[in-house]
Amino acid sequence: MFSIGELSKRTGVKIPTIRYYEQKGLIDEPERSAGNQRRYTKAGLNQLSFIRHSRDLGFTIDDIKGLLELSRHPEKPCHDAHSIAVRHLHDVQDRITKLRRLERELKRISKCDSGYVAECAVIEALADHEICIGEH
Amino acid sequence: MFSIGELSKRTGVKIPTIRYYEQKGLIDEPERSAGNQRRYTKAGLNQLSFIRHSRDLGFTIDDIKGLLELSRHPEKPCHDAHSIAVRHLHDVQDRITKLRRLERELKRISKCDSGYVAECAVIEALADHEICIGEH
DNA sequence: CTTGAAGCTATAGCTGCTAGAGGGATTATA
DNA sequence: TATAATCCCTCTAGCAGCTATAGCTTCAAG
Repeated sequence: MFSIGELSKRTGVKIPTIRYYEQKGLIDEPERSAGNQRRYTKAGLNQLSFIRHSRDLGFTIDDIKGLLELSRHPEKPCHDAHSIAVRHLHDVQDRITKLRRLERELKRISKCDSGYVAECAVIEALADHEICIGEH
Repeated sequence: MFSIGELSKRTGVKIPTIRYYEQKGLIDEPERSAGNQRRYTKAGLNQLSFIRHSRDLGFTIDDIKGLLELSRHPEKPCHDAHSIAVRHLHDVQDRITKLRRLERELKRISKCDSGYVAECAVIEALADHEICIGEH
């Protein structure tokens, strides 16, 4: 049995965040001590690790709810888990593409060798979308 | 003189968002019609275009406040604008790196050829951080 | 048995918007 | 000029995913 502080240390999830997950129905409500403090088991630890890991990978709370639900039913077909992961992969790839375009634009913009705002390429580029390389 | 709807159409910024920017002190309060409706000038349009473009490039509201402030003082040296842009560039590059790692991980994870949750690589990988390729 | 750390609930705040209610203003047409 | 359609107004609340604070209670070590 761990306290919430113990759980926090072991998973790297902050205490208020754990309580937030509980409130959102992401983790099961743990048992309580005589004095109403949360007491977690190994199962709770595993669940939270799963969540932590999934959040690190950028899955939303709702995605994770779905994944957790699935993991509770090992006998079910797994194409749902699959499609959540694939959808998320596409999402990530999309974000990468967009950020790359941005990177190019920012690199161009920040190559300003004027000393004053009046001729600064940064300000100019922001004021005038027309002079951008591609769209974003 | 444009109405807020006109301004919205011309800049692609939604009406409530324009009002939100005003409230946040990002744009100047425009004049009002006799019936208390906002009336914008060309200057307001330019300002909002600047903001729109900057937001598209991922600058925060605070960044933009700084940039706008600078653009109002063309006689000042521009290294501040510069450092805002460069900082943001680093930020973007950082995010790209992280997302690339994620992409690799998700690609690996979503190559699941089992049919059931019990042996599904997605679920398994999420439950057990140890089997990840790198850190994230 | 005391004391200090850790936990409790409830509420509010953060960013960057978006949506809705319940009204008033403007404008185009009849 | 009347009226209907469309626009705009303010105010409030909500979204994700937390984080912080206040004011209190409980736990564990000495």
